[in-house]
Amino acid sequence: MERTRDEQAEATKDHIANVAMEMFAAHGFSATSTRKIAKQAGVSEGLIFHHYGTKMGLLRGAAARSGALSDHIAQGLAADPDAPIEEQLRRIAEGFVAFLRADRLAARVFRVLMAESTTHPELYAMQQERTQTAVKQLSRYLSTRIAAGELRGDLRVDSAAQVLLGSFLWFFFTHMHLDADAWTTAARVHCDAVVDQWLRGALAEGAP
Amino acid sequence: MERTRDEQAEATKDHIANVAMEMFAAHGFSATSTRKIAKQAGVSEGLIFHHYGTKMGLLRGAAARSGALSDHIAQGLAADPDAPIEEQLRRIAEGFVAFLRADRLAARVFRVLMAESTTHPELYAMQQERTQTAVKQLSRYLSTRIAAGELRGDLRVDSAAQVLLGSFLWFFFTHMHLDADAWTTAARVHCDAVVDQWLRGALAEGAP
DNA sequence: GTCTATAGCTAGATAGAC
DNA sequence: GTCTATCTAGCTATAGAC
Repeated sequence: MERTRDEQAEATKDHIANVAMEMFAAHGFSATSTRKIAKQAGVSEGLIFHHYGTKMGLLRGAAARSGALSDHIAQGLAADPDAPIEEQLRRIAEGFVAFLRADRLAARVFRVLMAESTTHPELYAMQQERTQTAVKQLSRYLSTRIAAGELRGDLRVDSAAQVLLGSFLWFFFTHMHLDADAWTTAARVHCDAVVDQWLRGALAEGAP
Repeated sequence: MERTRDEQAEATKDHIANVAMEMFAAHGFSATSTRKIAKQAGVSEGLIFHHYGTKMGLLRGAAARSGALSDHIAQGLAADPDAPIEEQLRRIAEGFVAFLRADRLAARVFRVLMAESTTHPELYAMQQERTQTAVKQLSRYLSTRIAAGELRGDLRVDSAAQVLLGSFLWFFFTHMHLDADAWTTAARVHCDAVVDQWLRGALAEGAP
C-alpha cells in the first residue's frame, strides 16, 4: 500500500483539521493557540500556516470538512417522505438523538461554531445558512403534510419548524453536562414529549 | 450632591463591568484584552485587576451585576398568576420581546455567557442555574393550570416549559443579525405562532 | 511538504509611587 | 483608589533551510 506524496500531504492536512477541531471544541477558538495545535498534532507550526494561511482559515477549513448537524436532520426527512407524520417526526427525533450521541465530534463542532459565531460574522453566516437550510426543508415537508390534509391548514409552518428544531437544539445545548447515558435517556423523554405536544397542536381536526 | 469616596469607587467598578460586558459581547471573552477594556473605560489596566483580581473575575463580576434574563421571565409569571393562561402566556411573550429589545446589555450578557459557557464549566453552571430557575417556575405555573383544569392532565410540564422558553431563546440566538425593528416584528410573529400552537397542544379537551 | 528559528507584538498580571 | 511602568510569557505569522 504505497501512498503518493500528495495523498500523504492531504492526510496530514486532514489530521491537522481534526486535531484543531477537537481543541477548539474543548477550549474555544481564541483560547486555543496554533502552537498547541501543532504540538498536539505532531507537526510544526509553520505547516499549519502553509496549509491554511491563517488561524481563521484553519477554523473555516476544519468546519467545512465536518458534516453539518443540520444536514443529518434534512437527510432523515428525505428518507421516507410519505410516511405518516407522527412516525416521521419520531424517527427524525430518534435519529437526531442517536446521531448526537454517536458522533460526539460533530456535536462538539456544532456547539463551538454556535458559540464562536456570536463574534465572527463569517461563522455566523455559515452557521445560519446551515440551520436555515434544515428549517426550510422541514417547513417544506410540513407544507406537503398540510396539502395531504394531515396538518391544520392555518399552521404557520416556518414557526412550527423552528420550534421543533429549536427545541431539540436547545435541549442539546442545556444538557451537555450529562454523561452519554443520562443524556440519551433525558433526550428521548424530552423529544417524545415535544413531538407529542407539537402534534396535538398541529394536527388537522378529526385527523387519525 | 457629594459622593463619598466609596460610592465613587463603586461607580467606577460598575462602569468597568459595563464596558467589559459590551466588549465581551462584541468580540468574545478571550479576544477582548484587559488593555482594550481599560482604554475604552478610561481607567488604567491596574485598576481592573485591583477591583476584579483576574480577567475571569471580571467576567464573573460583570455577569453577576446584570439581572438574569430568566429573572425577568419568572417575574412576569408571578405578576398575575390567576389570569387565563392564554392571556398570561401572550403577556409573558410580549414582555420578553420588549425586554430583549429595550435592555440590550442584558441580552448581550446572556448571549456572551451562553457562548463562553461552552468552554468554562463555571460559567456553564451559572447559566444553567439561571435558566433552570426560569424553567422550574414556568413548570410550577403550568402545574397550577392543570390543577385548575385549564391544561391537559397528562401534559409533561417540564418539557412543555422547556419548549416554550427554548423556542423564544433559540429565536433570539438565531436572529441576532436583524436590526431592532425587524427583530421585533419577526419576534412578535414567531412568539404568536409558538404560543398558539403550544396552547392547542396543551389545553384540556373542551376548554374555552 | 515539512521543519527550525525567530520576528514582532500583545497578552495578563504585579509593584510601587501618589 | 488610581496610575505608571514594567515583567514575563505567550501569541500569530514569516523566512529560509532541507
